[in-house]
Amino acid sequence: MTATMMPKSEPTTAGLSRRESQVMDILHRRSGATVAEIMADLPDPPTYSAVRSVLRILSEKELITHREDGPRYIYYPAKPTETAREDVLAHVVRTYFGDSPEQAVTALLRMSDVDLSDADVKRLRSTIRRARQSGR
Amino acid sequence: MTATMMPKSEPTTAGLSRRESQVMDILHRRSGATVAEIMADLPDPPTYSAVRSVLRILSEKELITHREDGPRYIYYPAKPTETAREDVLAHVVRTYFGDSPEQAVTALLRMSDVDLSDADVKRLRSTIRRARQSGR
DNA sequence: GCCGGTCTGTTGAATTTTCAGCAGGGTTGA
DNA sequence: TCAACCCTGCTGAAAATTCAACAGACCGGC
Repeated sequence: MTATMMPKSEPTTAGLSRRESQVMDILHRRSGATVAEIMADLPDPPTYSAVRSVLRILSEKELITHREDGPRYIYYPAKPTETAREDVLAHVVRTYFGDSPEQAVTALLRMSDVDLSDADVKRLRSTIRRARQSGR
Repeated sequence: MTATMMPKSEPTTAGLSRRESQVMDILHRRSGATVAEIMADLPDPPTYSAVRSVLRILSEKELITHREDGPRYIYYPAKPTETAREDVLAHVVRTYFGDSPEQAVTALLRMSDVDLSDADVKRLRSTIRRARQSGR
């Protein structure tokens, strides 16, 4: 288990303002959302208009898109959540775990009260194998 | 390996401005830094004074402290990196992995080209066991 | 001693972010 | 039909962030 993080171009999610980040997080978490849903999920919810302003800015930065759903829009992250995952994990590992994925994995397992049974390991292995074969 | 994330109070790292986040990241990554070092690591580095302004604000929010090192200050995160790690992992897992630590672990292992050998699993287990015993 | 350099503390301005109000279009149901 | 409602598009102001300049303290070398 020797591993160093792949060099990564800066994640597109970096350099966002506070509200912008919050909105992007919501869109990822919900896999798309309407303005009303976003507003409901925001801490210290501002007005409807305020949310729409943030969405307009994110659109201009091409970080989100939208599809019409009857009378309203549903907003989505412009790039797949899969990509965002890699970016954010790379950033977290680099910033908080000294570029050591092992440390991150350990912390993750520990935090989440996971016991690594043999069956679990087996499943993890096959999951990873499958992902690798189909993914790249 | 059944696991759900512990409920967490909102991470203190949330709700920060762009620059504030960048500075906090640098402090965690470097385990403390001088103004000059922070400035050097910032994208689109502003002036010395600008960095100091951000530091002052972070101090007022009690997110950082500093120690004198001869003529200059070295700034540190106010709370241990360990705490920040848990906060940020919880947030990432919740936002990008549908609250499933397993998925996060899988993605992490996959990204970092790790093969799970038996020896690795053994080491992971004992690391986690040790951490649990001493840590809580 | 004294000058140059470096650092912190503070202040105020420029820019960005955040927000709310209003106009216009479209849909729904009475 | 038409009135109430909900949504988007747009505009401009309030608030926060970001930044730079200046003043004073300290240290080292000449």
